[in-house]
Amino acid sequence: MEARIEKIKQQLQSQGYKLTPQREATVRVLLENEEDHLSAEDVFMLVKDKAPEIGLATVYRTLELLSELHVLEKMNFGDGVARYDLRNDRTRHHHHHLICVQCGSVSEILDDWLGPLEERLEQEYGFKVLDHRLDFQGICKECSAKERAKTPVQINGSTL
Amino acid sequence: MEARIEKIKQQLQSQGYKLTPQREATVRVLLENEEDHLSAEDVFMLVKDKAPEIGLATVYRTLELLSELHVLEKMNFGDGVARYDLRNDRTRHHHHHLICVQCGSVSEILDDWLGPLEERLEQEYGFKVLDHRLDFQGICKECSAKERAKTPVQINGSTL
DNA sequence: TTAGGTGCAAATCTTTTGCAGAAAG
DNA sequence: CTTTCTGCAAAAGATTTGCACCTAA
Repeated sequence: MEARIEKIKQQLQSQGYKLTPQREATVRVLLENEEDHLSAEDVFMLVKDKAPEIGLATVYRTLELLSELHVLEKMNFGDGVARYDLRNDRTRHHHHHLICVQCGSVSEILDDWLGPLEERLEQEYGFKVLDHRLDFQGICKECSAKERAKTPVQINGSTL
Repeated sequence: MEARIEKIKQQLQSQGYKLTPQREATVRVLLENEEDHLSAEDVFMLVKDKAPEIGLATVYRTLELLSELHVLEKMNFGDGVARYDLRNDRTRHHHHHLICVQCGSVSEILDDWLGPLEERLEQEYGFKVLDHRLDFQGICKECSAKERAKTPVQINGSTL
């Protein structure tokens, strides 16, 4: 934990930025909630416990800055708010999301299944991949259990 | 074209909705611009040519309705506006995006490469996949050509 | 006649920005 | 001192909603 904060501090300083108390509090909240996909508002409310004087604008500015430094990944699940994910060296950009359309839960898979596809992309389309995003929408294990004998989902007139 | 409109009309009517002139104009714009990923504002401006009296709110309401009926897919590339894609039976949910971080262009690949992965997801995670979204960010062929000998992108201190 | 639709304007919600003061090198 | 950073309040931009009127089975 402290080591990761130290590393982020160095990333900031190497670009001429400071790890202010507000930024540190924000980073700590993100570290403590690494599995979640917090929105700016979520982060704001959690940071307020540590640093009650902080302003929402500062949180936004911090999240923006950390995204630019690729410490965070800013993402969008289509619910109208941006969400933020810490990147660590191991997962880097290689995580995929399972989004349950029933209960709204978002979980992560850490495997990277797309290596061969990225090569094919580069060869067939001349597209150099820097990053990717793979989200699956569907029904999670828990909801599947409750979800016996209901009307099946219809898309374009055919049953899935 | 007319056949597809007819089909959408039936989808609407089967749920008690009408294909009003405004909705039809909106659908036509979407059909005529199927390769693009139009925002609500884009659609609005294009629809105004056909039906100048239409209001932006109606366009939003139509896009929302068609999304619920799975005629459209609503998506978000992180630029702060929702974009809409017509679904047709063939591509259904199986298209992926190549988003160029240099010039912002978005192109589509229609292959579906994820079939085996979806099976694995269901078996290993108990997650029933209804839909997916796969976006690659990177540098497109055109920009690659111009992009010789610049500073490489740095992520987490390592060069990609 | 009655439910669904529409246009307009106002409201809402997320995110960004201007600014004057505070903090840190 | 000078640059970076902050909180606040205002602004901006996208989307939604309330409402009175309209329109078609």
